[in-house]
Amino acid sequence: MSDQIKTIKDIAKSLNISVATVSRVLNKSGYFSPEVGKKVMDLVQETGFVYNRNARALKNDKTFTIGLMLPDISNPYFSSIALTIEEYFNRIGYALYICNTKSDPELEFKHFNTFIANKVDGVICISQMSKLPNNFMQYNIPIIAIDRFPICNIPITKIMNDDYQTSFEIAELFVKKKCKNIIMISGNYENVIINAELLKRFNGFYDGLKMHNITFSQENLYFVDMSSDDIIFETEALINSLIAEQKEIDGIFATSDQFALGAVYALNNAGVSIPGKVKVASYDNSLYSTICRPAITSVDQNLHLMATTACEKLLTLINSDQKKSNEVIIIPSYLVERESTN
Amino acid sequence: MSDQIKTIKDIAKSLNISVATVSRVLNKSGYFSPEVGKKVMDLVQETGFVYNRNARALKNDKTFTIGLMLPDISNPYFSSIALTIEEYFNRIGYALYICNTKSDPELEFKHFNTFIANKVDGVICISQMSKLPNNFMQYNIPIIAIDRFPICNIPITKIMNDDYQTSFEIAELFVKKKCKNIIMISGNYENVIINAELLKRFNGFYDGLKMHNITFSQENLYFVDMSSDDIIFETEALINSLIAEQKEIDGIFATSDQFALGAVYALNNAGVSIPGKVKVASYDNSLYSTICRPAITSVDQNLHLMATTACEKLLTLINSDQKKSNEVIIIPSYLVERESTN
DNA sequence: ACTAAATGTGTAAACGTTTACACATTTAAA
DNA sequence: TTTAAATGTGTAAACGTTTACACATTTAGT
Repeated sequence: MSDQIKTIKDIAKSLNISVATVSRVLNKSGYFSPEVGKKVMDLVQETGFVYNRNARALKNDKTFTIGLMLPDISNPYFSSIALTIEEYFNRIGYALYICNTKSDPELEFKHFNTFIANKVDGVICISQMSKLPNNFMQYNIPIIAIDRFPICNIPITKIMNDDYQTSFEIAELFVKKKCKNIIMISGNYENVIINAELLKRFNGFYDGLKMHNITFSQENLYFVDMSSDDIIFETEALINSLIAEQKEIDGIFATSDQFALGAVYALNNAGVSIPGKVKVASYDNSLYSTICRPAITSVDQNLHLMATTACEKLLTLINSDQKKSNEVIIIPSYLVERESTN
Repeated sequence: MSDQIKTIKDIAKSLNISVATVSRVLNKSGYFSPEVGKKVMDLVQETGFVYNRNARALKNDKTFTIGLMLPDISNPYFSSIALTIEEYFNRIGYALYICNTKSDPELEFKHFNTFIANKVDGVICISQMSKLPNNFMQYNIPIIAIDRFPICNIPITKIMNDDYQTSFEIAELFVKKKCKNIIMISGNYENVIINAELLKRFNGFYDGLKMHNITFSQENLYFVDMSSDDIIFETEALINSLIAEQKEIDGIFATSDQFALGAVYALNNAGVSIPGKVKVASYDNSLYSTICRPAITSVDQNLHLMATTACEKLLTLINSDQKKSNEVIIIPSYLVERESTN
């Protein structure tokens, strides 16, 4: 029984060859004889040797790691994206860092620095990126942003839905169902009240209603505090207060299934019939929308396609000389009608 | 404007000092004068310098990274644990690798090797670990297992619930509610039909029923294929087939909310009243169980406490000489009664 | 048989850190 | 005033890889 084999030096010593040869075998690069090749591979097999990626990274300036930053992994919306991304990259030998930003700019900043320190080969970000390290550009790390984008001039590949168009369609659905008093529910983040994505949804929805002469304004837009531990409960409380003040509502457009769920929960509790009295539609098309009674009409954002596209684009950038790109990719979303708008 | 500052060498050159001094300042180790200290810190601040963790790891044999392995991050059960773990470790400066095993032993094996290659400081595993690298012991990496455990003799800290006791209580609840024909639903994994956790739940449930002379056997235990994309749908199909063959059932004990949801979905569709005709109880106490109509009685496994305990134990092992432990920690779970068993 | 190309292997430098050691200077104790 | 301890700084080796380069040997083309 040979000594412990922990480095290629150990392998070299054990087989009386040089580390260079071992490295060449392990990387299948350069010349080496089949006999030596077999000896090395056999020993690797037998001992289960694994090379040190930190050392390799140091030499090669390539870590085979990806950083994924998102607001909250416990949210099914984000975790389903995370699953797709992890599977994509693990399949091709990359490891994945995940971190939660809670939409907190300070955390985003900290995580970004950790990514830089760990020399990730690329970043996928589903967070606002309100505060990027000021020297970020000098680290040639490609970034793909999904669904939300920073207000900065760093070139970033952006992947988004055709939100305006789909929200417009939702508006038309409400109109078709004779709704007149519609409210919209969205999340607010500590510092970002209106983000680009919300704006597109608001505008699409606004224009869709306006086309049919239904009044809708910012006053019909309600916010749920996203920093809360229980967003569904927060939404419930919001709707309860609207019910309490006897506000007339016959349609609710939520920018996330979680809000829609909270709304349905509150309406159910109050004995308000859905869709009889109030129609509900939302974004996400998560499991929530199918589980809920009544099932909720929701926009499917094609998350798997978004995530896969993000991976492909990122990989392309990683493997190209030009690490930065400003490309904008629109992924089509589509409305799935269910009981809540019947 | 000085040149790009990317390494401590750049800092040293820029300030006309040695890298050793820069390193000492950055690590606040050893002696350095306040003036030089300030100069270095100012430059770091100004340039946003971030040290290279790979190089540091190579020298220090410490990466400040943790590996988290779980079957499927898109499952809220796992993602809520992942959130707690990520937040715990990020707070103290660690980064987190996440990978999905899909309960596939080959993937587990591959991911474990990646963890070794990346020299993680510790591993938290919520997967079966059917196949560990044979040389694993020689890498002194502490492992904490949550909820499911390998069949091997590697010392691993195990964190689990008092499943037997709680399942016993659920049995008593069913008895109290006059249920006689109860089935149990669990997931099966490609190669692990009966795992230890299921065994405890089955035994606790069995003993609880037996104490009141209610017959229950393995024939009352049904499996849902966990490799399916849509587990809820699979469960629904299972229950539908039981309904079709007119099987008499007045109680369903599911080992996961997802199964319970599928069951409720199927029963609702078939017009079978819950809890009138059939009582349902499950494990997880996830959002699903509160959202569902009727809300489902479910066992809260104290996930946050489990995850936090895992983190604390892991950190203790990381910071101690003895990296391995066989400790078994029992986290109490508790039953949350809801409409489905009224 | 002569030469050039192809093959196989080893030496040593480099990647960006940390730190033992050496050395010089300052401070404090006697 | 002498001397030991404390303080401040630099040099160089080390961590585990990869790879340019050098060198030797084999193979192939004439």
